[in-house]
Amino acid sequence: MLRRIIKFIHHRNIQTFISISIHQSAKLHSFPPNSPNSNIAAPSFNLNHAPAQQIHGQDHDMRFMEYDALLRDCVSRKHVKAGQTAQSHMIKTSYALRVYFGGRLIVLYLKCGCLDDAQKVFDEMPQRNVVSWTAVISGYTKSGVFNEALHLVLEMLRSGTNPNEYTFATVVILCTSASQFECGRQIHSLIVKSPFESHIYVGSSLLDLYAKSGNIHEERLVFEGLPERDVVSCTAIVSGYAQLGFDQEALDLFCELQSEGMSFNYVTYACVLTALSGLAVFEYGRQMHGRVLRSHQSFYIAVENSLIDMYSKCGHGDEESVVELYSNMKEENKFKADGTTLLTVLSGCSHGGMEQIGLQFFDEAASAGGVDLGIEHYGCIVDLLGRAGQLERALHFMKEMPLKPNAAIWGSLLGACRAHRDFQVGKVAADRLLEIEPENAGNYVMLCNVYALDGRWHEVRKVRRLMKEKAVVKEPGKSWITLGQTLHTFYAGDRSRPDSEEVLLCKVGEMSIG
DNA sequence: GTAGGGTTAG
Repeated sequence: MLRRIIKFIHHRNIQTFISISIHQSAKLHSFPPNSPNSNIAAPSFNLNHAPAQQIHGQDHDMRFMEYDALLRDCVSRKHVKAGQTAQSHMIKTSYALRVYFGGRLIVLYLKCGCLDDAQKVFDEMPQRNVVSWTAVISGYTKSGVFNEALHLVLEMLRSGTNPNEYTFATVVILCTSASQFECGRQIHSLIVKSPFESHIYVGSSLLDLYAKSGNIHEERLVFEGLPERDVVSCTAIVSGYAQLGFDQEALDLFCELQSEGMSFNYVTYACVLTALSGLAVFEYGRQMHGRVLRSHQSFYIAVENSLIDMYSKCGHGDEESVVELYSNMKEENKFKADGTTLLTVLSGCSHGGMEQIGLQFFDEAASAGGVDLGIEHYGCIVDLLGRAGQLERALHFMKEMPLKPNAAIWGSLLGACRAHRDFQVGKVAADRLLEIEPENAGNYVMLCNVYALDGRWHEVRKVRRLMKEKAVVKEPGKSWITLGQTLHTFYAGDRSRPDSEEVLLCKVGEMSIG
């Protein structure tokens, strides 16, 4: 029977085999349908019953190898039904299920998105080891089920299981993904006490943790402490600098590492191009483009996207290069697979003053189909129209768009209204923003800014009262000084209005709430 | 059997 399964798998007749097996299994057992990717549930791992027939010696080893090969295939092909059938087969033939296969099954179910099935196997495993713990935590992390994953980490530590280098790398990634940076720092202190501090995978995950939490100093310390460097860790630190806006530092470090003989790949180039985009120096950008071409890494979508981004932001937007790169990607059918490209080109056109071409690209994409237009794409168009000062048109676009504008989009419109001093549209945007996010203190500040556009200081006071009534608490960092500074800047450019008492009122402290 | 870095947007 088992050899038949393997034979079928290798002949790519999984579907046939599965339908026969499921049909046969269904006659024997009644499996309730609760698995997302299949119409049968994962069989139970309950081994309480005595095996009908014990398998010993060579036969047992053979079966181990066959099951192992089978499950390996199932995992690589993400074939959940074949895995479930193999599991049933093990149970029916009383094969002693072991931690090893439990781990394999968990990986299979998690890869196929069957979280419940994976959890069931994990819960019913007679024994767990560091691999099964790590597999489940990793799967939950990849599926975005962060709270459960974090609980499992605690449970694992309480159970006395010692994490290995795989576990630490996984848990650090979990903390980063879940934005649990303090938790990540605590895990780092555990890592320092473990034998895995100098492990390159653990190190790279720590670099990313500190990059995403905005702590470039700590990230550099980890990087300097690494006993060896490779392309991933070097990319992580360059990326960290670029993500946090230290564009010159990112470029300098990239050059330094390259002069030391480090060779890079497409991920590094995507990052360093982002840094160049921030620097907005056309000549640097062109040089790097040449380097990317010589590295033969230029055909990766992420690199092409970064190139588009760079050309749209270097100088005043190199329309010719942007159009050429984007058109090439369209011809190669690359952009259909990746909505990021459209987003990149739209945002590039918005920042680079290429409104017409941006709108044209959007219309083309909307009529041709192929790219799923998400809220971000619509947001880019609102941003683009806003920057161009076409605020009424932006508002009209938002009313017509098929998706409901979110707070970010209203905020973007409001920002544009401030820049272009449009009180009418700005008031609409600020009101909508307060409806959507009444708890966000920043929105009240924005509303005040809108009233300030029209010199309506009385209204500014009313908003302050409203905040008191609703007991909205401003976030640290988003203090009233923002408003005070905004108003000062506003008046600095408009000598016809003297600084008023209200501007002074906006100083820090005087407007703070209860 | 379990592990690392990436492109856009507000």
